[in-house]
Amino acid sequence: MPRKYHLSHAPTPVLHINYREELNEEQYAAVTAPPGPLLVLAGAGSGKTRTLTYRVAYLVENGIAPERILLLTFTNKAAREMLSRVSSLLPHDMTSLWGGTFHSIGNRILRRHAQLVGLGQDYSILDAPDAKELLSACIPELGIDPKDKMFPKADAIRELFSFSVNTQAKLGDLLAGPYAHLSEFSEQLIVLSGRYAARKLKANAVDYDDLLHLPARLLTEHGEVAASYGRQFLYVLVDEYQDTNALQSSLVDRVAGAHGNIMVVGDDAQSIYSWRGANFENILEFEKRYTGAKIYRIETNYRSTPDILEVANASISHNTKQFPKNLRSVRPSTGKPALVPLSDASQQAVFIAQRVLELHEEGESLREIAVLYRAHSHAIELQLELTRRNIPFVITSGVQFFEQAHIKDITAFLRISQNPHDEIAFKRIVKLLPGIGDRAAEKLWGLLAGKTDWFSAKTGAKSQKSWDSVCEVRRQLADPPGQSGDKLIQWVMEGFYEDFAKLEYDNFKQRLDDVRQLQEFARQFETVPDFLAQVSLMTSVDYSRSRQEDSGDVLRLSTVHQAKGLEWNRVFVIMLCEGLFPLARCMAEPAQLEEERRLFYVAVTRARDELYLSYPHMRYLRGGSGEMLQVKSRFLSEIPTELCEEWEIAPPRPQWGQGECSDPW
DNA sequence: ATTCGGCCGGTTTTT
DNA sequence: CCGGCCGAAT
Repeated sequence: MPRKYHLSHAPTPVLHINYREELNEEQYAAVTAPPGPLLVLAGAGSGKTRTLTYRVAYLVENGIAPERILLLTFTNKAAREMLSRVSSLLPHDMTSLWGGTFHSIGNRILRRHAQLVGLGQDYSILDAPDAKELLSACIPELGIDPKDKMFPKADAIRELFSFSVNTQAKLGDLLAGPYAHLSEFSEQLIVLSGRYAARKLKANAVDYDDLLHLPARLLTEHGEVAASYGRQFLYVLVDEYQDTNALQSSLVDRVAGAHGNIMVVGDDAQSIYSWRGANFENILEFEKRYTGAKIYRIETNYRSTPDILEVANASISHNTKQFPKNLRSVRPSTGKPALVPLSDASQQAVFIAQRVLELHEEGESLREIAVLYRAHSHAIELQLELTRRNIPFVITSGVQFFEQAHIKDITAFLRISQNPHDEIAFKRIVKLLPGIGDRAAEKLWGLLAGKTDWFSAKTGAKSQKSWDSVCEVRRQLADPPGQSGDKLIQWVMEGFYEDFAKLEYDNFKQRLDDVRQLQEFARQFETVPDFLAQVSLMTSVDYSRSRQEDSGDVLRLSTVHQAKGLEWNRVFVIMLCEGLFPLARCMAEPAQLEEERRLFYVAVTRARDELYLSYPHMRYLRGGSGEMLQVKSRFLSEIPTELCEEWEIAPPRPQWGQGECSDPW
């Protein structure tokens, strides 16, 4: 008698995680919710990321294959963090899970179906300066003199086009409404947008907005594509839902709409990207778009002391347009946040530097301290002071690593090797040569567009020698396909760029170092297009993290925008003056002011243990031409005085400053 | 006609 | 500290 043995279709799940124990009631309910549309309203510091990661783990443990889960985030950092946290929770291999930013997932989808929208598979991705360059090149086509002072600047036009795509509003409507100041150019701008789109297509290139827009079009116009992704993704999860714009939310709807197994997580109080088209009413309307949506609220804050949360709550209560909310702390009170008035920005810098050193001596590590501000330019004095005192710090820089001239020069060579129609990359390369400017570049492109053999074109005597080297490099790059990015960069360096950089830059050694880092980075990628896509879609924050640069014990300086989703034991928020935070340009409408206040709320809720709110009474104007009295930010005035402790800063004793910084005030 | 160097002015936030 | 504009040089 043969032994009976039953095969089961789905193995009984072996649960590795004790969800009850590791989550609180609110989180547990959301994580283990039955399929269907779920809206998770998660306050700051309430374990939003934890909830999402455990939800993914829960799905996987219940037999959902990772490749059938789509997890959308706003930053690469968030994506990476969640994926690594899921991986550490479970023994499963998570590499097949579709997790990433909207833009990187959009790119992944678009690569597979590029030909359906008239693109080649090896299309280039234009970053913001590239897009601006291409747009500028379209303006003369309209018969407009580019020197015409009246016509809007390329940057302004880019912003308009981008806003139009992201909010899915017609250009004409925007020009009649929020962009009425450009209305006299309406007709020309509408023609221009068509030209710009055509030129991108011809260059086989897409800009950031296309990475969302074109996949959305694919999913709308090609039923079979929509159906295949609808089938593939059984579950869709979206982080930071309050920051999605109309285009992003419609993209999500098209993937998840059929089955409605979607979990979105967000906090309307932390919506800070409306200038990029984000519409936090997406959260409010979620219930309408997905009938039967279940709402879960996660409101217990594990991060901050109650004193810090009281300040946050008091501030955000001045906004009218919001879900009423009140963050509850579970931690004991440890004293009130500090309110620190200072005479000017330099004294503020001295104060921060000194206080940081004191905290460090008390045993706090520098990486647990952050200084946050509204705009990068607000931190100049502080950078000087920290440098002077040898306090190590990193800035989540305004200048992106990948946007530095030498990095873009190198990647331009790689781009043209992958995509011979990449007009922007070509022009960038030839304009490096002596005696070649816009005009000559245009002519050369006319001769060489799409070609890999450049020898047939001749340039002037001045550039003859370097042009020959460039042609030779170009030939070499085209030669054996499938070379690694690392190798290609080496050829560019040896054949041309190293010699060029020596003549061009006085700090060329440092730049060559950067290129070496870039090569190192390129080794992680299997294909050159993968590498190039990552270079375009990665911020310098992501990049430094990928190199474990921030493993050192360093102080972090950051804009509030870039600090979103992060937390530190001690947080300084500086330059809290009217006109700086809230920023003057952003106070025109009440809605904008409310967004500034949400930004302040984000800043305050980054702090776990200690919060310092500082402002200078006076600010020196650029060029040393005078000083300006500053008014304390309304965001400070709105906080009841008893919630903060005001510090009185005495000026330093005469002639001490430069010494060993242990001088008590 | 073009290129390029020097100077001035201005600077939100980011994929 | 970078980009745009203008004027000088080619």
